[in-house]
Amino acid sequence: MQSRVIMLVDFDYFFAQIEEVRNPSLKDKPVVVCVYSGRSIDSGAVSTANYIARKYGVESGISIYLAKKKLRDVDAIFLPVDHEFYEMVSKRIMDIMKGYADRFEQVGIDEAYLDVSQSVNENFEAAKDLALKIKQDIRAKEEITCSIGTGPNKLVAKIAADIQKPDGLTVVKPGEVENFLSPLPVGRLIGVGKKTEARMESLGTRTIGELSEYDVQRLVAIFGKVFGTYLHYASFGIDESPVQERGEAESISRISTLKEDTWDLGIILERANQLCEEVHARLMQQGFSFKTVGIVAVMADMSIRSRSKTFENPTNELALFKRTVKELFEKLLSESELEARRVGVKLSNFVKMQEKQKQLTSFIGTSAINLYS
DNA sequence: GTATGCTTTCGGC
DNA sequence: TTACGGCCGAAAGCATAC
Repeated sequence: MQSRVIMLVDFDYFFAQIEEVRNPSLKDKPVVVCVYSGRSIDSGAVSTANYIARKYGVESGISIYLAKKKLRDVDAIFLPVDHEFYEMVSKRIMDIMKGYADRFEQVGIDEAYLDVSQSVNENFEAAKDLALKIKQDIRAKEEITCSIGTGPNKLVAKIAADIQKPDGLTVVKPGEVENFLSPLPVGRLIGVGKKTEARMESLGTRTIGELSEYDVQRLVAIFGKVFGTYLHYASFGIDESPVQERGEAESISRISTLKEDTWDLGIILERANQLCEEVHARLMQQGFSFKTVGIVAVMADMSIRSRSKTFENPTNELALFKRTVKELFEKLLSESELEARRVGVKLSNFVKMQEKQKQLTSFIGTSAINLYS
């Protein structure tokens, strides 16, 4: 095998596009898909907007209030998120793509990596044709457009997919990788966030090209052996990480907005306990045990606090989950003078439950003492 | 010092 | 001039072990 051929397929403005498909009369209007918090009329945030709405400055994360203001003189459509429906459509499109891939890796609800090396016999011209065919197939079956990046590995494919969108296709052949990457800012590399980018800027390496000229030994001295060598190879577009089906989620969480800001532990725990039950139910569906319990609180000033606790041994006990959440909120609130606006709970650090353990748990019930904890 | 793993915060969608 | 979700994984920061 000479070269791998990897694609990253990204569905365009996914939630809003699905709403356009469901109701085609929306297609020529600004469409804004919103998460309403229920606290007051129009409190909440924008999840996704179509490209017409984006022209007015409406983007993910801004408040619904602000989005309405930006679109006040326009015939715009505001819709609540319908996550279950989007999951269904996503799953169908994922299944279409799996048919074209030697290996497949879903990333979130609207992205996937496809290793198509064998399908195209390592030929990048054939890869371009295949990408067009995949786009066409998804469009024919689901009326959804997507943007595809194609390259010799995941790193290049991911960056390429961002070059042209919506409905884009960017193919980067192995021989073109260095010219493709070198003018781009280092922040485009996975693993390079704001802080790392700033540190690199001070070293005079703003672009990936400049990074590739930087001495490896120095990179290792500054960023450590593992990260330093990773950066060196990434700057040359070298990435051997395989496309592989992901296991189940690494964490399961739920967060929700309170009716009003409060520092009353009783009110907070009442909501948190409901969230615990929902998260725990999902955990049971997946057949996992957890080792880590986390909480998060968004305070009145929108600052975010979180706390977590990791156990020695995995457990799946709801009562322990709730008890730990209580403990963590007590700690968090005692360390903060602000009222809470939103509260959330999270489980992570999963271990697959053994059949035996599953049966034991269902037999004894939720009040059981977990033998492993 | 470096590696590793855990906790907290950040950021994309 | 305020406004402001929910979920996930990545990044950053810190503690500990060697």
